Amino acid sequence: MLDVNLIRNNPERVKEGLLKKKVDPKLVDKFLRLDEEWRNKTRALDDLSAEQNLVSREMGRNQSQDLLSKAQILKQRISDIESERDVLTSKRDDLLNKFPNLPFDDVPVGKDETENKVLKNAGKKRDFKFKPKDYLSLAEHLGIINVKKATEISGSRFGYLMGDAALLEFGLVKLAFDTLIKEGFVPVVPPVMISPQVYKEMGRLSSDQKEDKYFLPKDELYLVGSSEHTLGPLGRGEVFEESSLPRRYVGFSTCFRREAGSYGKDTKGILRVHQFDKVEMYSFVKPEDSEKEHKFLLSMQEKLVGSLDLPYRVVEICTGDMGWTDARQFDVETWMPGQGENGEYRETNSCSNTTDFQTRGINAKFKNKEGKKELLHALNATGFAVGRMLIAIIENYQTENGEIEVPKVLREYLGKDKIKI
RNA sequence: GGAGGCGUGGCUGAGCGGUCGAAAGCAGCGCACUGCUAAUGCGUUAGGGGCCAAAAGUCCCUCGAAGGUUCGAAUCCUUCCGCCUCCGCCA
Repeated sequence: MLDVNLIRNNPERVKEGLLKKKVDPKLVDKFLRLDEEWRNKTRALDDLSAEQNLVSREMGRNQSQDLLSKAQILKQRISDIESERDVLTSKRDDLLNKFPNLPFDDVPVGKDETENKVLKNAGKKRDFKFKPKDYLSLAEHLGIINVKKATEISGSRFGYLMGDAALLEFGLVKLAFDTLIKEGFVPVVPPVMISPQVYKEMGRLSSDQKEDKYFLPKDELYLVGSSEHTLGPLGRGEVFEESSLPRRYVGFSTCFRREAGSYGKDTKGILRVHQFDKVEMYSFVKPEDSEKEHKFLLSMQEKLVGSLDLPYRVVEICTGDMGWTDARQFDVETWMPGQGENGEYRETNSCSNTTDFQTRGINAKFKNKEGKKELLHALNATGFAVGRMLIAIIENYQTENGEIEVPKVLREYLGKDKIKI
């Protein structure tokens, strides 16, 4: 949630930010008008309540017919104005919900992913002596991914991971946990269902995000799209001691996405599916430390992808392509030699500084040196998105005869060095 | 799923229709005092919002949540949520 005072005191800056994020800047004036109305109504209501409190207190001492009728009139007026104010409140909340987080000033401005900025290329692309195949044909041949059966059982955009692919998943998860626990992250297996209330507080239920979520009406619960969504609320309503910061969590969960609006995009295989497993990092830090923490989380991602010896690049996402809750976003894109004509970099990791956008919603604070409570900054970052890492591994480590070498760091987890028939 | 009990400030816990945003204790902070590392006394310590340029101040709201009764609700009623105990079911 965006700071109401920022909109009130600095509307031009907010407009500019909205524009960069491709959100209609007219929202600002609309909000300010509504806010003005809301404040007027609130003032009127407060004054009447004050009067009512006075009269009621007086009635405790001396009950006169005069006072009673005065009180009854007040009661009616209050209930009228209150319902008017309630309407304004919910309109105002709805509108506020349409504000994304604002990008930092130095984030590259752009309209879509074509204007993202490559910051770094790392790792060496393998020199194939043959035409690398795509992961799906390799995996189907080896019998470790079955999409056809999954489609029959659950519909499109599902997949079975079988045999060594299933083992590879656990290897990746264990590798990420081992690596991050060493860095002081607290391991977590969080809930994958979340109440609408908290989901909204996390800034994940704005109208354009809602469509991508699975909802269970009978129980009024959403399925999470990432463990970020239930990791963050660990700080809900909490006041952390400054000395306990940063707080870093590493979570593992299944993630659910409806992929509404991505019709026809990446329809084959397991690159874009309704259900996948992911290791996720989440940090709470002091506001002045969030940029530093962002770099740190990015370095953890590079460490993880790098340890698999996969070529990747780091991209700074431009304003028009950034996530809703983000003030800055980096992606790690991993090289997939079997994609497209001559291979492609595809997003495998995403790393976001959400500043106080989420912590304001969940009310996550810390006590600063003066003993004052202050909103934390929160950040989230992919550890491993299992499905996509699987793709990268299969394509980068394929052999000419259609087998797959197991990356060195995963061999001890798998207990083998090659996947074959 | 059935029966019963309970949800109050950082914690423990009183209050069960009217100066209650809330006793008391603990913890924290401040001041005072005492020579033996702490006791004692006094004071102080919730969050959100409106007015105000801001501070001060002032007013409003908040006693699990949402409604209702009432001039007035932490206190009464309804529903929901959570916790505990017993039974049932289940990995």
